[in-house]
Amino acid sequence: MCKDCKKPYYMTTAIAYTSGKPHIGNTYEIVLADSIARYKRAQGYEVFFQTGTDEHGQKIELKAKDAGVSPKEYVDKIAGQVKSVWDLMNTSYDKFIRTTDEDHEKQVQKIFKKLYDQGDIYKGYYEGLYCTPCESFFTESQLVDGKCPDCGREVQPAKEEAYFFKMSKYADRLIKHINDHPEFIQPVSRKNEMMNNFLLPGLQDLCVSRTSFTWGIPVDFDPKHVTYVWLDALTNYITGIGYDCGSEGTEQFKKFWPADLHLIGKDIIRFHTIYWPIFLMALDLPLPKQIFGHPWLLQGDGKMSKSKGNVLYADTLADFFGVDAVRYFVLHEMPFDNDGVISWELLVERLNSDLANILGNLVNRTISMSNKYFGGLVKDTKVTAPADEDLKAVVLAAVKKADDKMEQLRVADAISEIFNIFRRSNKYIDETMPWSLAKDEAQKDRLATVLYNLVEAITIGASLLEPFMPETSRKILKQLNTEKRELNQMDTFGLYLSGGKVTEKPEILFARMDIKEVLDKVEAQAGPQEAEEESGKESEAQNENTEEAIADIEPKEQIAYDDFAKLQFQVGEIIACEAVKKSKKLLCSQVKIGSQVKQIVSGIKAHYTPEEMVGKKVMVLVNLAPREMAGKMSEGMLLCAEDSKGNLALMTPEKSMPSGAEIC
RNA sequence: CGCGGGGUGGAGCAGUCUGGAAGCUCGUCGGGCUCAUAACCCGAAGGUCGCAGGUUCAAAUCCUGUCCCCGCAACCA
Repeated sequence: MCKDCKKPYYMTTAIAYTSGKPHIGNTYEIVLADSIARYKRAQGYEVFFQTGTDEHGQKIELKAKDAGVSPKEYVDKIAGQVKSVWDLMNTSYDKFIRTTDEDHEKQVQKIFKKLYDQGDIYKGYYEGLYCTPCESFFTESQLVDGKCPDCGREVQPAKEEAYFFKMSKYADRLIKHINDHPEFIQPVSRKNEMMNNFLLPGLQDLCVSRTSFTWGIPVDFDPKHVTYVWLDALTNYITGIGYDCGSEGTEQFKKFWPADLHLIGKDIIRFHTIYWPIFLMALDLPLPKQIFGHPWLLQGDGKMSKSKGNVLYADTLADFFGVDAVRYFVLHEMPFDNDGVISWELLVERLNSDLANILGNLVNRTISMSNKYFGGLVKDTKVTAPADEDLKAVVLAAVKKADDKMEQLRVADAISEIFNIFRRSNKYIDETMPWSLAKDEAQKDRLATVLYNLVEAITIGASLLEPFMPETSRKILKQLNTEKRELNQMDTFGLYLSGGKVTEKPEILFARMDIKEVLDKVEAQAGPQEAEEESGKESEAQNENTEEAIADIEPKEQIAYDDFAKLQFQVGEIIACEAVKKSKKLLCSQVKIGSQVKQIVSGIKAHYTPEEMVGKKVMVLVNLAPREMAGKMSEGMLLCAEDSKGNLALMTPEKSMPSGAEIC
């Protein structure tokens, strides 16, 4: 591609919600995006890569309140954390947009007004059942026994004024677009999901304003409303590059819109493939070319849970393994359309096997031999042998294959192709046995060619690696004393400058690590780190091997005796028990309390079987308001002790007591 | 029958759309080599592709049924 006619390539990640520090799963997305951006640049595109933070909403308003700071102070802090993690991971974004940026807010207001003026947004009522003390709306299905699911009080049918976007108006056009552009939604398996679940059954109008909280972009012509979520968040993709509602926008906007790629998590595909295109249609703008919903990075040993102290953060991992090793891991371990797994064990395995053994050791042994046999000079003496042909063929094929994989956004596969170069090079060393050639003076020129071929193969491999592991790529090329090979020169093997001199002292690129040592270190760090991060939440001692286990919980407010006296506890005998169908957690027990029998539903299926429940005498809170759960009425509550891991134990009288005995 | 994803040698995955000799990485075992980070190279063992039916000359792949796991939703009173 010529330098004067660089094609623009605009790509974005989802903007991160500023409710907390981003973990490794969030970080995966930005690294994935970065590798694509860097690759596109290497291909000669003029790339504009945008990321940022989504900073409005009720949740943030509440979090800030809890933390005792203003919402703005709160998001400033989190946005700073997000940015620092992105920077730590060496990501090459061109713009970091925040939805609290003044120009973004201004444009959102203009967009809102325009859509209102042209009739796409109308004022209506958000109808539902309202709980006044909780200031919340609920739908019929959210109610519990007809009452507020949060506080249990009565709810009233009520209306909240709200603005809605007429989605249905554009639905047919969108359906046609999706059908005409099979590449629009990636992976394609998601396309049917969107069609069948949302588009074909008919789109509901989308609520785009709220009056129940204030931390948002005010609707300027009706200031008691703030813009609600998607009209605010999604529009960052155009406001960030200079969209100006009502004019044609900046040069930058004209150059880069429509976006070539929106890279997002699979959980928000719906918003990006339905609402976003429809907003754009309403604004009379072209649609983005492709939306790629990537899978998730899951933790192997169960859910990521802060209270377990096992949430993985990019900076922690980078401390252990280095930035490029973490980049390599998340990129390589993530399949194209299935969730990937991350664990300390897998991380160490990849580091040792791929990075230290195959790549690092290859570079190291090649440079060592060059120094040992030729004082570091690398010369192409052109004494070839049949073994050379396959090496060259594999290297040149890998270039093409990797390119093909990147075209399909199959980043993990592209990396595997590149590593084939290094694997093949190691094999080549065994085939040619340089140490053996070195013993024979007559083979000296042959030996030189072998080493030249190795250096050349590594040069190509390292150059290809740049989008994925930029720092490693740079280090290797520096040790080989050469420049990064450009993609468009990679159809030729043998461009390394003959007579070049490699470094005298090869630096270890990746040190092997011992899994046991790593795990010990992780455990040692888990304690203090957890306390630091979990302000307010449970921070119990939860080492499995701790002999004297204790559990500290958040203290509640002191209560008066009268408060306590309102509660009525009795001994109940479980006379029958069955699992509740359609529920994973619930058991439904018939509990005899004195002369009456109450039906009580409890979330203890994971800890007790129905059979072992029967016959137990348990502590029952009997005067709790009845409530329906999973279709069954529950008329009380069985009391349990719960430890930090969520294990439950029913409370039973320590001496025999009759059913119905009062507990006081 | 809430929605979705998944069950392939010890571990992690590819292959499933478009049926046609079950593949990759790690681990294990055996061998080779010694330039190198106890690294590298070669070879072997190990799978009735969750289960049961069906279609077919042929099924991991298509169809039907069924069991289990994981997210989300609901819900742990």
